[in-house]
Amino acid sequence: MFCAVAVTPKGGEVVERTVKKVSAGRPAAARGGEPARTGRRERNKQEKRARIVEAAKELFGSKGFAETTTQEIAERADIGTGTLFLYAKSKEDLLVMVFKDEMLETFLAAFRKTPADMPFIDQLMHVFGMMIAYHAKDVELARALLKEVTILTTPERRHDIRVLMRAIYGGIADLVATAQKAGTFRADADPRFAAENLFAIYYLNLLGWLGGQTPKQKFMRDLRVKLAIAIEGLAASAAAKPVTAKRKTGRKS
Amino acid sequence: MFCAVAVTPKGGEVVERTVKKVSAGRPAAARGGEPARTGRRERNKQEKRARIVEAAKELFGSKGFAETTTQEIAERADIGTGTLFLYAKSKEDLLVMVFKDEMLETFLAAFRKTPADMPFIDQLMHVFGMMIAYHAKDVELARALLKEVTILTTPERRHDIRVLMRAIYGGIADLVATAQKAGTFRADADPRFAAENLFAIYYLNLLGWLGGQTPKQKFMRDLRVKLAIAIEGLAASAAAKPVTAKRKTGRKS
DNA sequence: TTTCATTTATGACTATACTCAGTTTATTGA
DNA sequence: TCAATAAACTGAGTATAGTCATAAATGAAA
Repeated sequence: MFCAVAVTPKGGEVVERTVKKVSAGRPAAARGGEPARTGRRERNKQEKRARIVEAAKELFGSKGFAETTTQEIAERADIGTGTLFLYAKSKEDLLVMVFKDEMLETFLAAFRKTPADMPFIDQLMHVFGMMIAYHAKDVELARALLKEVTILTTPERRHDIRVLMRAIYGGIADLVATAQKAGTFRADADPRFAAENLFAIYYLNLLGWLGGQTPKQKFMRDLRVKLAIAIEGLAASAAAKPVTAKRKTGRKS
Repeated sequence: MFCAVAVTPKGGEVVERTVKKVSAGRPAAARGGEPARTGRRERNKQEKRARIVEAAKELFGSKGFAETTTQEIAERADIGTGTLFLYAKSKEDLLVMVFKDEMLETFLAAFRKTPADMPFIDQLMHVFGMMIAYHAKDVELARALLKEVTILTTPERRHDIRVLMRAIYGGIADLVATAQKAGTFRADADPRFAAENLFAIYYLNLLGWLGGQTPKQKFMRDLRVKLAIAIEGLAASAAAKPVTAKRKTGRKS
């Protein structure tokens, strides 16, 4: 069982045009094994970044993404308007920057809280359910977030989301692998690929919900049925033990 | 076998604050069954719309989406800057407006050209392959397009995309239903749901490619394997006849 | 035709994301 | 302590998407 993630390397990464040598300066008493890279400069940067993220999170939450101006964020973070764009390449970039950690936490928690003794499909719905609940807290924000996450513009965010996806895929793949070892699932399907498939199904249906095409109830009901189909497969091998309780699947349009 | 689509109702829909009665005016010699709704007004509007779409398409194609300004589009379409926004609510909206028809055509053609006598997975890869080829013609544009399509902002575009998705889902569902009738596939899975699953898999992997995380070769290779998994299913019912040629599935990122 | 009402067009204007030349602040070595 | 260097910050300025009051065009009625 390969465990989920080795979370984001060192926390911050700013604009990185710097390639300075890591000369252990005067002020730092190199305690422990680590070089204690904390000059005032680095500290200020981290503080500022934190202020920015906090300011943005509050404003996005209270006023909404579109309605929040970068000026306001800068003002509330007590920095110049230009400074903001030293930390995020664009407003959209900032959005991802602000919520990536929270999302990662939420998703990891979702896996942690998933009972190991539970039918696979219920585990899946449990995990996805928690993700959905997270997005349901602020649908407008979720919409904006998913729009940005779809296509990533900067290497930094690409990295962030790669980490996020690795966590999710890893988590689901673990569940699949466990089911395989238990003999519930056939062993010849790559758990990682299976995980990506299952997530894809979740994701597109999530978009449908957030896009307002599907009400939440129907979304979750259908999601379960669709996941069941993905698990059972389409091929006519054996009519086979239904892993899940049957539901009505009709309901056109 | 329920057939693909009843394509977009009447072609244009503009801003529609109009609820005018369809009084059959003087100029129109109502030939055939149709009211021939062609006043000068309507004609001008359609012409203008066409000019806008053409201008935008050319500019987006040659300069790229981000690099094209709405001014330029208006200029080339020979209309005022404000007029543009009477036809599209935003630049992004325009993007979708411009390419929706072409996409629909491409996708319908993909289904039309798919041989009925072909293993299901090959049919799928054929269809998806044509879609991929379409996007490959201009990757930057495809990126922008998919980003916009992910979350739709106006009712008009929502409708457009609904039509598009209906075509795609309908097409895939037909293939599934045929395989079910042929006995290759189990009959108890809703073809529509199955279609949505398969498309979801395609779509997320498409995003991975367009996002630059996966090279095209790997994308298409993995896609096939993943679709195979979705077809075969995960559940251990019978180890079962492999519908597809086996491929190496290992290859950690 | 002339009048009137309604739809459509327009470009000067506004709001705001983002840039950049110039300034401030931290760090380093003597 | 004091340059000298480099990094980080700044807000006035720029580019451009999108608005809106006004004007032109169209169609219907008289």
